[in-house]
Amino acid sequence: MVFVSSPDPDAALPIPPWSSRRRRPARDRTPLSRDAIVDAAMAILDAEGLDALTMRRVATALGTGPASLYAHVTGKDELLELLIDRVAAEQEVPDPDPEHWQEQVKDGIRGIYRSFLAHPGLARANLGRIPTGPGALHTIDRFLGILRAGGLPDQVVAFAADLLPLYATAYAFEQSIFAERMSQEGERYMAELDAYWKSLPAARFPNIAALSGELMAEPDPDARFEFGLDALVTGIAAMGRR
Amino acid sequence: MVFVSSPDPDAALPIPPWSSRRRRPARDRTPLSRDAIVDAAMAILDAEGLDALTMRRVATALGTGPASLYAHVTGKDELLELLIDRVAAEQEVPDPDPEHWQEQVKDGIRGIYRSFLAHPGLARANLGRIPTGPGALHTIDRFLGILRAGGLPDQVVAFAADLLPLYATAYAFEQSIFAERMSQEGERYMAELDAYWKSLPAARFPNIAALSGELMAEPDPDARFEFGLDALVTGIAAMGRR
DNA sequence: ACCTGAACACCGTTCAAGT
DNA sequence: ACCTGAACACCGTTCAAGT
Repeated sequence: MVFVSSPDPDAALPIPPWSSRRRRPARDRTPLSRDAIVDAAMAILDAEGLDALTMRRVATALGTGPASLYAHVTGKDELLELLIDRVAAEQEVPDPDPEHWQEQVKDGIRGIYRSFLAHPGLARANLGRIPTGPGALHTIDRFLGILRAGGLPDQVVAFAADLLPLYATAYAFEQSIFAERMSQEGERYMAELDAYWKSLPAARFPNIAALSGELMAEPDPDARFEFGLDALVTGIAAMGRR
Repeated sequence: MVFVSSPDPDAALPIPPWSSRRRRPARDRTPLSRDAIVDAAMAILDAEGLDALTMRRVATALGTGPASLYAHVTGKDELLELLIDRVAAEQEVPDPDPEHWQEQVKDGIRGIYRSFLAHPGLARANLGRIPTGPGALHTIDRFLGILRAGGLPDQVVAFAADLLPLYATAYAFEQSIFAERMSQEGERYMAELDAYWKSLPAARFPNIAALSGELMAEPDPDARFEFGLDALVTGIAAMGRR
């Protein structure tokens, strides 16, 4: 073992603090790229939610400043679009089976819902966005295939293809808000909300009072989701018959 | 008529610029209050949308600094809650008529939808919020009355009371995003979107290509809203029979 | 009690300059 | 072409201080 080695004359000297030479920040060797930016952003989103996902945080995670991101991405909006498209592309939609189109439709919407739960905050980012990315378009095309196999009129298919993902997105958004509050404030939040509902004057709000048990905060959020999904698909099927 | 009046010796002198006396900002005599703040905020929201609604803008509109608002409102979140509750309170819900509960339910949801269109941006602020204000609770109670008159099981009533306003909110939100883009970018935006859909390779996206006419951007947003509402109410009625 | 100026700790984005 | 430091024009909220 060598405890003392003679100094290598070619070894780079440390930069003295009075040097005016620009210090190259040691970005752990991965060069900046769209994919690297999306990776970093997804990691922040999953770990800390949409509010923590700022251009500055992403830049810091990649070892640079926020301005550097703009060489690869036009702005935050495009970054969110890329995140959404990546998740949309992961969606698996089976080949149409005309006999079981309703169950296939439900499975597809359940898949979207679960994706949003897995990436909290993405539902909020997705609301109000018209899908244009290749991943989303592919998934939509496959989903349209299932609806068409159900023998529904084209206009019903088109409306349903908007309506069902809107439901999954909106519901997942609500759910993620609720989950966030729960994780921050714990059981106390749900208890306080329940107590509030029960404390409402029954004379002034007779129907709320009568249904307080059923209205109570989240007995099972997935049961509620299934209720809405069931109602929607049943209703859409009826529209097709009309 | 008097063109020249002798100066009033008691009249306040203008404050000279070199004075160190604090200049009282001339807030046009309406004192700060919760209501005044909500009024100012609503005016900004209606005129310029949710993004323009900042604590600083509200303060400026009232002739003060942002810090002054915090004496009357705990923060921006509470201000949004107050805006939502005011609009919710304006909702008119009729006494239940068991024979026509489905049409009454639809009218109620149409009312929410129209309110959100009238106050663009409020739909976004409403998403993910659990109503607790007196105005919202009153409207919810009335709405529950209509659903109960339909003879639905209590659990279906409770689920439906969540699901239907969620639909109105999410749809209005989408619609307001679209309207905003249209007002900014005009016809060009819709034309570009249509052109994009039509330019997609039919071999790769066969179903989108086949339905391009029906999927086209907003032939009539209200028809689409009515389709979803119809499907939902039909589905909910079916759930009640199950 | 109500209001304020000033500050704190952030944002997204731009731009001239460096390599 | 890619990256950067520094700045611009904002945010919501806090807090000591004034009246």
